[in-house]
Amino acid sequence: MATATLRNIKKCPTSYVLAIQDTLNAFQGKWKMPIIGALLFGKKRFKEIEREIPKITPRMLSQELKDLEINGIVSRTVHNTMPVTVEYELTESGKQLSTVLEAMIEWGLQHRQANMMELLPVLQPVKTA
Amino acid sequence: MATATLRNIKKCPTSYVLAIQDTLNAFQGKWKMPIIGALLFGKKRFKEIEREIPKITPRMLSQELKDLEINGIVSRTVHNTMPVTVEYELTESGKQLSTVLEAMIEWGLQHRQANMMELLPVLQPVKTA
DNA sequence: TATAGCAGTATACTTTAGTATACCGGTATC
DNA sequence: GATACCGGTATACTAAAGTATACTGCTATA
Repeated sequence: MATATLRNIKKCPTSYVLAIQDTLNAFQGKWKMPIIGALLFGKKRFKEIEREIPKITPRMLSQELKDLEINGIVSRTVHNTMPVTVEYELTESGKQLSTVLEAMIEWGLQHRQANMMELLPVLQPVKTA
Repeated sequence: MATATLRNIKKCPTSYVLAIQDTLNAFQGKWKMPIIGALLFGKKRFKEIEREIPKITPRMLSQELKDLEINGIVSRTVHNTMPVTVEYELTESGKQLSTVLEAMIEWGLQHRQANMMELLPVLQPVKTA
């Protein structure tokens, strides 16, 4: 497993830039994250995802699922039941996105904490006396 | 340090969702990543960043730097030299984004590898003869 | 026979993001 | 005196992303 380290390098190699772009691409847009989130805990059908994500239109759900499928993040399986049911599931790559999400959560929590610290003196001005 | 783990939970708490949104927000848009990238290896002046990022307009650079500053990722320092020089630098939070970038690089590289594997039989059909 | 659920698609529209081009006041150099 | 660099801003535009609304063919149920 290649371990990327940015601290000790002078310039970011092209392969890293492309890798970052690919990752950003996976999350790009308003609905990709909610969709991936919905699928993180198991496979789901179209209407199930639609119900789970408030305000998403079938158009956007369809479009984004196609995009995720093309990019190898989600797989689509049609079961010939009556009526047909279609199941969407994260691929292995898709499941691995959770490691990126965890890094994001970690950063986000720390960042909120750090910004809170800076805002505190403003929100609660220290009264001396 | 709180370690977020998505594998062993049933539902993503709101604080995690917000944390992820914050992180995505840091990278949002066409130019944030190049700007952060330019600042990862040291503080830079406005024109230096502009020169380093091909095709960016001063309008976008100005706008995105403001956005990054408001979100506590970049700090802006005016030196009263003649003419004034303005230095932009990543905050501690901003520097910590490199851990997220590293997770992204790791995933992106692996994902490319995985997709390549799937495409190989198509690109180089196995000739049994 | 009417209605509802499944998994979407079609068309037209609004909103947001990004671009192009020109310009500002200040200083230093040619 | 003209030009160029600094750190931007103003105005008008185009392109991309997302929304609203209606509709499709199919089947099962009331």
